Amino acid sequence: MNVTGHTRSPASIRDVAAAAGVSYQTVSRVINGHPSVRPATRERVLAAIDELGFRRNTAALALASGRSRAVTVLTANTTHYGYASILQGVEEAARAASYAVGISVLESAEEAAVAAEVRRAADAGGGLIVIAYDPAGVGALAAVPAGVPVVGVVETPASPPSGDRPWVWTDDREAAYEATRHLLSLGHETVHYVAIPSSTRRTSARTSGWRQALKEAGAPQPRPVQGSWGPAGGHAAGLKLARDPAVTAILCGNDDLALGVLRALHETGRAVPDEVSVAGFDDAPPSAYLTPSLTTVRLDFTGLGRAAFALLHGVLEESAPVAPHPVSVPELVVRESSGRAPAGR
Amino acid sequence: MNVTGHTRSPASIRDVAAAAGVSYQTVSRVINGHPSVRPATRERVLAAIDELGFRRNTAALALASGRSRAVTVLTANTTHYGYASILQGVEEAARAASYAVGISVLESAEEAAVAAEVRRAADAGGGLIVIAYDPAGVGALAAVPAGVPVVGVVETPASPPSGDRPWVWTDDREAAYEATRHLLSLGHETVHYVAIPSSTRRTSARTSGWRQALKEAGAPQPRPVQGSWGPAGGHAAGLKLARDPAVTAILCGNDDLALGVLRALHETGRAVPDEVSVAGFDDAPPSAYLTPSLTTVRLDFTGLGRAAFALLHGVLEESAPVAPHPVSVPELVVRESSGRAPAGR
DNA sequence: GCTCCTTGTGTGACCGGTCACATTCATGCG
DNA sequence: CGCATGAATGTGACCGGTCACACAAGGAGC
Repeated sequence: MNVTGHTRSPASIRDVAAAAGVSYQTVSRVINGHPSVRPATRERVLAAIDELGFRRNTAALALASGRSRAVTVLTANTTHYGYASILQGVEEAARAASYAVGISVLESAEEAAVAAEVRRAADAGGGLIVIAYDPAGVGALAAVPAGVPVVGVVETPASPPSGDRPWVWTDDREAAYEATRHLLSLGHETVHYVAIPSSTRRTSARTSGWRQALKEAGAPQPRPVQGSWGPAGGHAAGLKLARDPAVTAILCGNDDLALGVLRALHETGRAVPDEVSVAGFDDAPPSAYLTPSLTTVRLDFTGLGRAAFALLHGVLEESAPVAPHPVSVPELVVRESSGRAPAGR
Repeated sequence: MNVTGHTRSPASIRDVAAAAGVSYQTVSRVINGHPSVRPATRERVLAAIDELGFRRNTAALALASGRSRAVTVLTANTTHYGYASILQGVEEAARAASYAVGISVLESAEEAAVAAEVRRAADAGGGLIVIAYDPAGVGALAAVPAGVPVVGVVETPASPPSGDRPWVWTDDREAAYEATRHLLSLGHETVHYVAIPSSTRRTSARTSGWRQALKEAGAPQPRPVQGSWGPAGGHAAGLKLARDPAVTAILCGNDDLALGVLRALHETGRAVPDEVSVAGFDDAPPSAYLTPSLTTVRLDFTGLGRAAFALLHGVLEESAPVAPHPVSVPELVVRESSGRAPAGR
């Protein structure tokens, strides 16, 4: 119990040592759980810690030991559902491990700006988790200096993750493949795709899963429509697609895009799902309550964030084994926005 | 230019000092912009810093100076639009001031858990920004030990903010008042309210603004319906309200709730806005693209986050004057979901 | 009985910065 | 010309921990 109410500078291990009648090193041993401390001594030290309200100074710990027990998440945005959920997952796992979580937003995708932000984040010590679903994130991942522990959360593994620079991912390719097959199975001649900004110049995982499903079914492969991240982009893309009466099924890179597409179809008088079927990606909470409710693919972003932290934790503490990547399988959720292709034509 | 490619331990000010032929203290003066350094000396030091790729060690800085140039945001959630936007605003302002941003989620509202989390966050040094829109956040704000710099982001100022524990807020009361008046002006006899979980046992600002508008208009004051944060809660509340044919106007504590209400009305066959008008709160990005698009009150969460950081920054660096709280005025956005009350009855 | 190892504890240096103070040198002024 | 003054720089201690090592006491092995 701490009786003195007034603010004093916080107690250090030497204060605790003096109170317990031992040396500061013994206190250090107690707080680090070192075995060779006599039980009676340990008791006395713990009592002193409690009485003085001692808390280990994180700055001193980081300086002296080199370990900072912190991770920084680098992301292009904190408000998109997927990103925010990954962050929440990271935080959850980090909290359980008594790690601090930092956040650093990549405002621009411009190379120099990204590099500067990565340096700043690396300065905080600890490890980095980079959300690399977009160009800014991909650039950040590439700009991480050698020697800095980092885990990437990527759309797809472009090359097998190496031990010191591991990745986690959901199988977006498979997910897009499943969603596309679902739409084709409803009798649609083909499926159009409204893409999120691709993370690289190369084809994204979602795009390639969609394309493969079309190919296997021998369906025509229309060009993907480039969208943005938000509903506005989906709306613009939707207006374009609505003009073409041959379009009867649209897969969208995320639920926000799908929302914009739904709106565009409504505005142009095309009924969903009677005339056009729409499917999204992510299963954000609102999607189930839209009218029509949205067929989509549920992804476990929170789990992804937890897995990313687990991996990084393994890298940071040689002791903890590097866990495998338990990425959950995406799940197709069929709702009202997808239905049988209109009969005849 | 740093020619040696292999990883070495990062350069310290003593390394820089040796390279520049000065003492470490002079290097410290240069990096801190101290005036009394001869320009020629400064040049040499800067050249050495550049060559060695010197970066100030944040842990050592924090330990020696006591200032950690960091803020931690305490919040109950990172995925809700308002919370995530506030975080984004804080990060933006912090980045501009070269501050690191930490994030700490209050998973439970249970008192001991909240207190532990607050202690952990305070350990990181720097200041705290507490998002106190909900019970967990309010508890956290109360649990912050004296002496720790903190700024609260609150729904409404329960008491005038004091200098060392300032608050920022948007005028939710006024916003709810305006939204309610809008609905009344359309001829609705009264307006029902679906509430977000209140931050305190006392009436929330939104609730009280709504109530005042009803009172001034001499309209009946129905009991608010208790919702949750997400669309599911809105849906449940909407089903309840839909049963009552006298209900023609519904104000919701946030856009997610409104979405759930819209869905419930759709399911029960009540047309919006012809039979029932609905208004939300926050103007989340999807709201403009719903069908019908949602009448709502736009709040500047990002600006709120920026203001919170500015305030905290002022507290942390005595030099920087504590800026006034430039909270922007909420703005009513009228869209399709609100319309004239149904004629007759 | 002596060495040797183990257990428990203490001492000094160190991490990379900052701070308070000392020192040097050039300049201004009576 | 001598001395106070201020600019430019250096020295040592310190922040609060950790680490490597020294050292005392007690038991095992010969």
